[in-house]
Amino acid sequence: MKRKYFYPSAIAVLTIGFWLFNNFYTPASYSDTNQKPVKNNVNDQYMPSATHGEIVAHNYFTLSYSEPHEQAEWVAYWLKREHLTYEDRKRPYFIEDPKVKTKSADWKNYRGSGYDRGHLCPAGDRRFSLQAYNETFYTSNISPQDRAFNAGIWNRLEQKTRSWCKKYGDLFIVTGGVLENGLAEIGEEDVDVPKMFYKIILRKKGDRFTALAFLMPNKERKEAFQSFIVPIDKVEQVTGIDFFKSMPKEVQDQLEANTFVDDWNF
DNA sequence: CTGCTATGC
DNA sequence: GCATAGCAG
Repeated sequence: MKRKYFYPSAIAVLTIGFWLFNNFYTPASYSDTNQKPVKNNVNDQYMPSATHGEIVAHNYFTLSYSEPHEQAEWVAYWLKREHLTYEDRKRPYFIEDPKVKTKSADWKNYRGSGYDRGHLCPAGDRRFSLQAYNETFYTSNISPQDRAFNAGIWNRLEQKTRSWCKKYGDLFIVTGGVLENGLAEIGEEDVDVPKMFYKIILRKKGDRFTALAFLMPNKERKEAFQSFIVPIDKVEQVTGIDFFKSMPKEVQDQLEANTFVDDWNF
């Protein structure tokens, strides 16, 4: 090889080798391809509407992805008693959701933004299996959250939710940021930064349903959780999402117009 | 628990 | 780029 070609060739080999190396070690998906895909782990009866989203069902949660906002408008899943395990798992890397056709945002949009990659379906709720845990690290399950909010009241609410699950049993949870026009954006892909986040928790109580809906600003607050409780109607009003649309109308109306603070131990 | 960043390969 | 360790709220 002539000397003048040595360095360009070496650089090319190293570049291609590096690319192969990275692609070999970075999984494209956290799904178990040997397992039959779960059509939908979430009962359709409880599924919200998609206002401008593409609904994607993973094995352990379902979401509606809003491409213009580069994040999910809602993430829905069951939290069951048997999910409440505390295996020590290693956090994997955030990767694009292979099931979102338009590609979910790259995690690098968040780097140096000042905002956390805040889980919508919490990793702490999906520790019962490796796949369940890893699935929560798809960037379709991530939203820009204020650091103190994510580690603060949002985290405390997630922990409280786990304690409710332990006490009351299975919970159906829908959560997300309030996506609207004119939000601040981060990264090359313009990931929107929600000003508000909501979380709706539903369970059966005897032969009826009871639910809690929280609407809170994307910043740390020291008030009690009760300060942020709203009727589900309020969350529908600000998000445009129709929750529990497949339930009988009377049930839905009654469920969404009220709060049920007394059904839940704070 | 919720995460980020620095450092080495 | 990944892996690990350390740190912070």
